[in-house]
Amino acid sequence: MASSSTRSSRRKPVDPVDDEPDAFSDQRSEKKTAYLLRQVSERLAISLTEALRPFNQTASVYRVLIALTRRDHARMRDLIELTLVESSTLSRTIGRMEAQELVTVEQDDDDGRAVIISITQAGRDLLDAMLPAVSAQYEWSVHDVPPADLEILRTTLQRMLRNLKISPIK
Amino acid sequence: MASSSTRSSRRKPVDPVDDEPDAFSDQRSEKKTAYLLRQVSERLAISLTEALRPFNQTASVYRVLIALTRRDHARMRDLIELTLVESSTLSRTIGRMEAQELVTVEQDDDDGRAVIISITQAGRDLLDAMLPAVSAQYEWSVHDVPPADLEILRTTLQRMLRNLKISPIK
DNA sequence: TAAAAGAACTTGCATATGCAAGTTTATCTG
DNA sequence: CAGATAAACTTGCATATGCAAGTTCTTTTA
Repeated sequence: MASSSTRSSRRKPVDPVDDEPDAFSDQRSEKKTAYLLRQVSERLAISLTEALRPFNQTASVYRVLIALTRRDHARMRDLIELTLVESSTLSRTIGRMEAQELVTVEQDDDDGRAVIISITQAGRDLLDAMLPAVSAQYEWSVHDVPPADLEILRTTLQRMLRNLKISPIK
Repeated sequence: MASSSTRSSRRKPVDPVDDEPDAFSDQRSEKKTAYLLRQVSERLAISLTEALRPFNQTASVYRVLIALTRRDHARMRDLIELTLVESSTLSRTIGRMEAQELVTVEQDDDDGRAVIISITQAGRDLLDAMLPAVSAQYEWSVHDVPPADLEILRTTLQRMLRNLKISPIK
């Protein structure tokens, strides 16, 4: 513990790459966009988890609820695509949700293997209670973004999503 | 070999909201952007995991390596901010990485509590090996996005990130 | 139409992850 | 300068998560 001229200041900031607008240009900028995308969505994911804590629910539950309000009921297979939650995880998530009566689960008459999941009123109520807390952070993050830019953000993300869906890679 | 490749798609599509360009307008469009953002980054995260599988590494390891090449060595505190990996997780991740000699860990002379993590040549080599596989998916996702839009995407994400960092919400 | 291939889950098992609480060292306050 | 606070991790513990390997039912195909 040799204290040789220990003169550190208070929590010197990390000097994150994001605060160096000109440090990266051209070639590296793609990487930076990917990095930014991850940072932004990760931060949003973290606050999603925090917003959900008072409700004692995971993000997976939230995603299922959201997906179900958009189509009332769905097969697990559909929910996998809509929520991007892995099948085994989803299976167990649905199990928990059923136990909490947030959803009901029934056999699909058209396909003996499949299962149909429907949202209950309790599920809807829970989601309604969650929504304000959940959207707050996102709304703040874009509060000063020009509408035109936001529109481009939206269409670009849409295009990216479409590309990812038809990706030849893996 | 029951490789249950869940994400194959030769089945009736789920009619995802994303394919209904006009179904959501105005008021709901913010929600949709948040949803898109999550979908895109989630898909990227999934393929990151897949790209990392051959290397037997987690996304956390990748993030740490990336962060370290941008500044050679850093305290854990810095890595938390840079990677957004939770401190206890990071602590253990670093432990594993040290065991694999991807990083070295030493006490900070200026602060007895702190720890300084440095990337090793092995760490650098590993990252170099990973990078092509990792960036492929992102690059594909934006391959047909106009440069101007990409630039707006970048600046918008940057602004969002900045906002999130100074968020008054929690 | 019987056998093979595949789809839609479910379960076993190992593990990364996260929160809470603990430890040690710095910094702040009176 | 001493006591109180806070910072920077680390560890205990519980759990959601993910891959692999089932199970059951459906669709191909030979």
